[in-house]
Amino acid sequence: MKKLFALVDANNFYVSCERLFNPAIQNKPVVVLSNNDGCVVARSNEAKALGISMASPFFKNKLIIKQNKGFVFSSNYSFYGDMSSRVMNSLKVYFQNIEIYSIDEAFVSLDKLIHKDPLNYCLEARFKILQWTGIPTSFGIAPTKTLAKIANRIAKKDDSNDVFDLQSPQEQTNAMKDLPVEKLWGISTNLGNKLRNIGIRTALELRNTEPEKMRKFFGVVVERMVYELRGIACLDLENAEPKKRILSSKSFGKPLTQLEPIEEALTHYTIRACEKLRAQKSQVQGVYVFLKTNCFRVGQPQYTNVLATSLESPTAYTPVVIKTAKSLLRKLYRSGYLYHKCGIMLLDLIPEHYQQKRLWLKEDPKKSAQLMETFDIINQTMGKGTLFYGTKNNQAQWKTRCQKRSPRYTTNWKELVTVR
DNA sequence: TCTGGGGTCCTAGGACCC
DNA sequence: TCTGGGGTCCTAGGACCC
Repeated sequence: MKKLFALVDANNFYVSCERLFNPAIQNKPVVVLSNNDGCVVARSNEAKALGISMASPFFKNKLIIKQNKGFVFSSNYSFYGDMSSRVMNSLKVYFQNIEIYSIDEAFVSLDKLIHKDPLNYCLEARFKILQWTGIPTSFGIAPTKTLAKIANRIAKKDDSNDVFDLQSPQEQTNAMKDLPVEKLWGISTNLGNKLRNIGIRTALELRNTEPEKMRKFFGVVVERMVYELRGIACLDLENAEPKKRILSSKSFGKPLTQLEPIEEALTHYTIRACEKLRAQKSQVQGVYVFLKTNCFRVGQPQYTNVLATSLESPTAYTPVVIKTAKSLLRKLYRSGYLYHKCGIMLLDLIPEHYQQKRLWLKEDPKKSAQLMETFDIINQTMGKGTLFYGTKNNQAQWKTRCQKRSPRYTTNWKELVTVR
């Protein structure tokens, strides 16, 4: 059956969020930084024009931003997350079938509009989303997800009104003719170089190769891509399945040498991971912990290690997971290093109702589930960290830096916009 | 001084079975 | 003394995405 997709993307999403409540930064270079104010993860068009590249370290761009009177913000994830759900909910008003692909992107199905006027429908949706949320979006329309990604790039160009329909084969050829192969969704610079080595430099050249040949050289991913570029849909919308792994990790605000503050950081990451676990109504069966020094500090002694273990029985009870994580960390830890980051991954997740019958359980599963539920509700309604687990409070030692965070305008009563 | 965090999918190779 | 071949399942690690 013939298919039609649109990729909807919020333009410079984090920057657009920051601009919502801050008129002073319209039409100015603006960047938003990752955790610890490390990398640039969002740029306004003005910042892009200065040559600031995505994911480049902030310290390399600091000067040019200053010289051009630009603005810098730390990530404000609770604010962006809230704005994201507003945009997605608006999108759902116009499209029944939607796959939320990331915080600022969604694929939607336009199958019902194949013989109608998808362009105008998307233009209307785009206008309403802007009106309802204040966030500008772009729509790329095409018969496959891979082509929809390309269409979205074109939509962002000045003369496209932020919506572009790439259904015509002639337009598709034109779009791919000058598109470097590594700009395709799923082709990194790494794979791009390999393709270049065998003479494939553009999306069009990839489209015109034999899929079987690509399978032999690079596997099914690239083979599938050739079909997708030819307009044959191999990828469909995906349902929001529960996550298969949950990761919580962060680099420390400053390097740590002692075990104690690292343990404390890991405990906090574990608490966070278990909250996510219960939010998706799962239990965990395996725990994976890693600890590493800063690999960018060449010359410093480096140490990176991981350890994993399976749990006696599936659980969503935070104290059990903390205990397991800590014991793994103690085995990983060696003194004499400057540690930079640690993290925990919850593996082998299963649904919470899937309760294996065991003879000797240390915790009463019903009781611990009730306790966790109470815990989560209190922290959701009274604010994060209202209740926490007994650890010494050395937060200053490992806490993430975020010195330039804007107010949490939409999720914190104390930080609402004030009008004078 | 200062280089993110959270995911998914694919594959190679080992373990195991008959 | 002689020591197969073919299959599946699982896992770790790599590649890629935003």
